[in-house]
Amino acid sequence: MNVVERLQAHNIKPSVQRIAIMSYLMEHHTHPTVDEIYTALAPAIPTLSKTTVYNTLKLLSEQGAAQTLTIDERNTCYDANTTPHAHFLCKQCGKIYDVEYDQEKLNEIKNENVNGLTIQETHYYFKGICKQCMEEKRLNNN
Amino acid sequence: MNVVERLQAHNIKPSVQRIAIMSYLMEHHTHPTVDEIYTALAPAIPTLSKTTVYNTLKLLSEQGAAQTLTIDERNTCYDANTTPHAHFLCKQCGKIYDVEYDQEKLNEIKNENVNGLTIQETHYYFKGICKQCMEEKRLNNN
DNA sequence: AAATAAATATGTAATAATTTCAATTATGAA
DNA sequence: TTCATAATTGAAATTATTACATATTTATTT
Repeated sequence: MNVVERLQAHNIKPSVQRIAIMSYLMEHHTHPTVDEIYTALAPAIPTLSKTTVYNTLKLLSEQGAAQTLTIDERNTCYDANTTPHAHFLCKQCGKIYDVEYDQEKLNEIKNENVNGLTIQETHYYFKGICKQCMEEKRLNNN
Repeated sequence: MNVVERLQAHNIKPSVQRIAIMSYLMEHHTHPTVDEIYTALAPAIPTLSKTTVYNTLKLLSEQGAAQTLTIDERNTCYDANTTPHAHFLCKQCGKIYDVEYDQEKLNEIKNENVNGLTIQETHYYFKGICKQCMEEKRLNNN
């Protein structure tokens, strides 16, 4: 599915800006912030406004074409991958990694404990130190 | 364990402000924000500074006497309950609920998928509509 | 008890993320 | 082409958080 089709599949009318932002998300699996997306796209679309980036990401998220991550205290991040997966935030370098998990087990947990609550989103976050940063730490301590 | 003991158990020297903030967290299981805590305590401690509330909550969190929740995009929330449990954010009213879960199952998931990553924190968040808000919605639609 | 040092707390100002909103531009239908 | 609607823009306002210099409190030493 290409970008335009994906937008349309979520009832979003494609525009130059929306296509660019959705594309960026689909091509970069770095869980970018508003600022990163804006900075990356501004050279190609000189009239682009940061407000548009905010508006568009909100829309994508509401319509289910992307998901909003609140793993990082500082800024909200976005992810075009809306299939169930967990995220890991490295406290050292700030990178966010995808973590796959056994969805069935997690669903069991979910279904057991939600009496009365209507769940629309599930977020599974880990925080700690990533492999590279751990390695660097080890080297510095010797 | 009382408040002072709890602070000391986490290597935090008790002060009037720290005791008040830790007490508030232990007595109110509402996952309050900095602002809520400040507003609640300011009348009793008129000299209290919001910066102190920020500093203290950061300290409590770093020392493991409380945990930081990033479930809400808008503000960071705090929880004195550091035992493993999940959280549910109602998108309608903004309340955060505790959700208990089968920790063993979740640990299995975690251990299977963390090659290389050093995990220090685990957060399990749900978002949706709570029972009360669902009920109100139902009434308004009739 | 007084003097000194160290740790905490305070308040103001700065920073950064996000939202609001009125004006402008683009799109689509009549 | 004209009109209506939707999308985008940019500036200003708002809000959360942090930085930092000063003041206060607490602990330690003389």
